[in-house]
Amino acid sequence: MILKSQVEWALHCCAILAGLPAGRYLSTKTLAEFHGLPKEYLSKALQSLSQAGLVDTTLGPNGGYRLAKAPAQITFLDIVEAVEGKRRTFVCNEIRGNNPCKQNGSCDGKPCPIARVMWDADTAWRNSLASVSLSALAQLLSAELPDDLLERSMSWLMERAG
Amino acid sequence: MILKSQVEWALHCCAILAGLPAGRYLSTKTLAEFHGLPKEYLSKALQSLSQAGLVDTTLGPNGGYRLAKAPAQITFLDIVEAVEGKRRTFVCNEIRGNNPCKQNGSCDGKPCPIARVMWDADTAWRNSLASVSLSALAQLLSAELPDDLLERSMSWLMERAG
DNA sequence: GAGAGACTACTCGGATACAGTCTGTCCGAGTAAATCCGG
DNA sequence: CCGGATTTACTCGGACAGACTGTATCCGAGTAGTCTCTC
Repeated sequence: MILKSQVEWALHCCAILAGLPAGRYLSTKTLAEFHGLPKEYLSKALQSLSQAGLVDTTLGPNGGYRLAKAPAQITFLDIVEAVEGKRRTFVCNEIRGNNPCKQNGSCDGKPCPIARVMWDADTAWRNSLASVSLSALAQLLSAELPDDLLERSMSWLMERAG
Repeated sequence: MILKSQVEWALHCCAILAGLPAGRYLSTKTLAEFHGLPKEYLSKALQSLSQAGLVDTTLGPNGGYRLAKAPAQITFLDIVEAVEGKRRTFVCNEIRGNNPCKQNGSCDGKPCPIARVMWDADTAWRNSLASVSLSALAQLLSAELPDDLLERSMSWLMERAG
């Protein structure tokens, strides 16, 4: 039960896009080069973000991606669910229904108590992810990274931004 | 990112074992039959529980499994980690290190802020799982299931318990 | 009747097979900006 | 100098292949009770 690496990539790309001036775009090629990732496969993760409505895209030269909402309006949960799907991490197959002593349809209707406990934990995980927005992440990053690295990265990206 | 079905099976089996009188054992065959599961594959899940020290096992006829500790001492997290492993659900590949503007080893030592957020969520999930013990689950079950089903199931199991 | 040996039922671990997902690559279709070319 | 056609650079989507994991089955080795057989 390990999240795909696309989740990590999508989060890093969103962190970059959150610092982009309004109206500018970054291409898959630039994002892939910046992070040292395979361009074609990274494009799948960005497509997922686009399909979830988290990023806008433009075609043609100088095309690419930008955030579709304000960084404060996008949470980690949005990004994780865009890539990983919204399904709960625990699926209940109702194996209690195979109990040979069970008569027709007793305790139907109510979900299995074991599943409820697992789903509560899943909700706790999602709540934790939903509590951190991209703007909160930007604050963490700027507080920790040396200023010159931030500046140099930003100008490196702006040279390539559309 | 979905938990394996072995997790569900292990939880249901532990719930049954928690209601077993002291000193009795249940075999893989009985547990598989009770839940309608493939015996050989269920045995893998039970082996994981045994390896984690959650259940005791006896060989020979009338052999099988029983809990190694009191039900109050075993949590959902113990069972999930026994089957699924203790590794965090998010692995950080330090792709920030590929930043072409990065000079040697700046911001090394500290974990990536994105990974920290993901790990916090992972911790929230685990804390939620750790907050429910097998004895708490037993209370949920006995409060919800009709009494006659519980009794019939128990006597069905006791006929086959070693 | 008692003890030793064979038998049985079970766990444990490894080997194997199959399907599905994850990772990664490749290519064609479509789009929008930039460029070129003729008037 | 201007407007239309071409080129270019990018996204999008599908197809494909390889590696890894999850699911499932089968079989042999080892163990602990039970049964049998002999004295």
